[in-house]
Amino acid sequence: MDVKDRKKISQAIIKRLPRYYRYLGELLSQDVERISSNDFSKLMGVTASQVRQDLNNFGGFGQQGYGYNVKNLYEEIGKILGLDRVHNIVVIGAGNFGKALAGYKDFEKRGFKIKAMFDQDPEKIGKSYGDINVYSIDELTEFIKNNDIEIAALTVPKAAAIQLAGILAEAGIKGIWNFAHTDLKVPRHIVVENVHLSESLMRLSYNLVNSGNRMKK
Amino acid sequence: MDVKDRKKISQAIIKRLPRYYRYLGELLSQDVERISSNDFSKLMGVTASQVRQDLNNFGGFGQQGYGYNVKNLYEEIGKILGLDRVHNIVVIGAGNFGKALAGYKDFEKRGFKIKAMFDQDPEKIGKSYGDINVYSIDELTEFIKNNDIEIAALTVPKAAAIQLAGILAEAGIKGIWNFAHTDLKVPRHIVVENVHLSESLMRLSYNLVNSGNRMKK
DNA sequence: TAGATTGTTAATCGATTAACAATC
DNA sequence: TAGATTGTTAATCGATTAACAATC
Repeated sequence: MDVKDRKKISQAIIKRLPRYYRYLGELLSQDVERISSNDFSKLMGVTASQVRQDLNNFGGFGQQGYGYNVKNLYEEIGKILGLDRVHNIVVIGAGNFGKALAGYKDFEKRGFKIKAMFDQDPEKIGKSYGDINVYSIDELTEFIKNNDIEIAALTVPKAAAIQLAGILAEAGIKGIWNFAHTDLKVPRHIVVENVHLSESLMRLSYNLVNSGNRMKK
Repeated sequence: MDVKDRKKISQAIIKRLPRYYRYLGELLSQDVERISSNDFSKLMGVTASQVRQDLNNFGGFGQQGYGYNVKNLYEEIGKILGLDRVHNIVVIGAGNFGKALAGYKDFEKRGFKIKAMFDQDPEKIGKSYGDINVYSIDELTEFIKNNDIEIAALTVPKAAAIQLAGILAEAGIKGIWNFAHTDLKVPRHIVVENVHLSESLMRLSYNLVNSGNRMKK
């Protein structure tokens, strides 16, 4: 099926894809060759209907009477998620979170390669964390343009994040992984993925305090 | 309205509450006294209907002809989210992410107090990061029981996380903030909030690769 | 009082689940 | 072939939006 023919995929489905991918990876490492939507759904705690509906948005990966080939499905979902190619990343902000991202080796396995860190603090510029160098923010635009950088991880305070979003847009960034506690206003063609840890913690707190009401999902 | 009378609140609504709270905090710091659902919805990029419906699940905070009092609404949502009291946290895993959480000062402002870190590495035990001490995992259960710990932030590898989830459940933890790339199986009364960064990055990647299909939400 | 804006019901939309004919 | 299981349509469920009477 050609990309252009694809029907609109809802974000609800996209949210589920990485989890399918994770479970398929586990099955693969256990040398499971094939799996039915029914068995897979039980493993993951969802309905078989949802599995079939979700997968069928992207193509007929299964076979009647057989199920899905684990290796094939894993690779196909990997492609759908863009994991079949390398994505270059810069981390902006060499604070604790920036350093944690830079030090985390698993991203690279999936094709996400952190090429550099940036900070404005002269104390930090020139240092390196886990073989990733810290450069001055002044060099950011040029670095993005010259190094095929697609994604910027923003681990800076709110005010700086808002300002940097503009600079990144100008520099031609394609996606922003935003760890700052604010919504970024960027042109529509730039993808923003928010990781708002304090909001995550508040949801946990809500569910703790109201754990009489058992949650649905 | 008594807690027991509350109707079931969907997780969709709960996901939005911290964002309302954040915007209200900003309005408050700008000394805005009142706001209508219409103005608020424009500010946040949602519908006025949704704002009124969401808020009304928790009580009639508004007033016809006037709107909502910002300070009052901020406080009410804070209470709903359980931010009116202190939640004690332990961070398990003194790696980069654990250290980043320990070093992040904003959580405490919201009542989330990190009391200790735990690790199994003798190199790390005894150290401290941002005035938070690292203890041996062996002391975890006792610490939780003696220090009114509600939440455990799990920043350890997958296999360790699965094992620790069992220990935490036994120790009487109420909530787990799970940073490990796995789903945890715990008794139903324990709340789990997942932060799966690699899945977040994959969603970003999907939306990059498929940015022809513009996303809905 | 008149205008503004809520709280709430009704209508719409979208996502999930169920069912089953197609087919391997 | 017979059994298993998909792909897909139809039914259901839940969430969002629209509308408006109530009321400050």
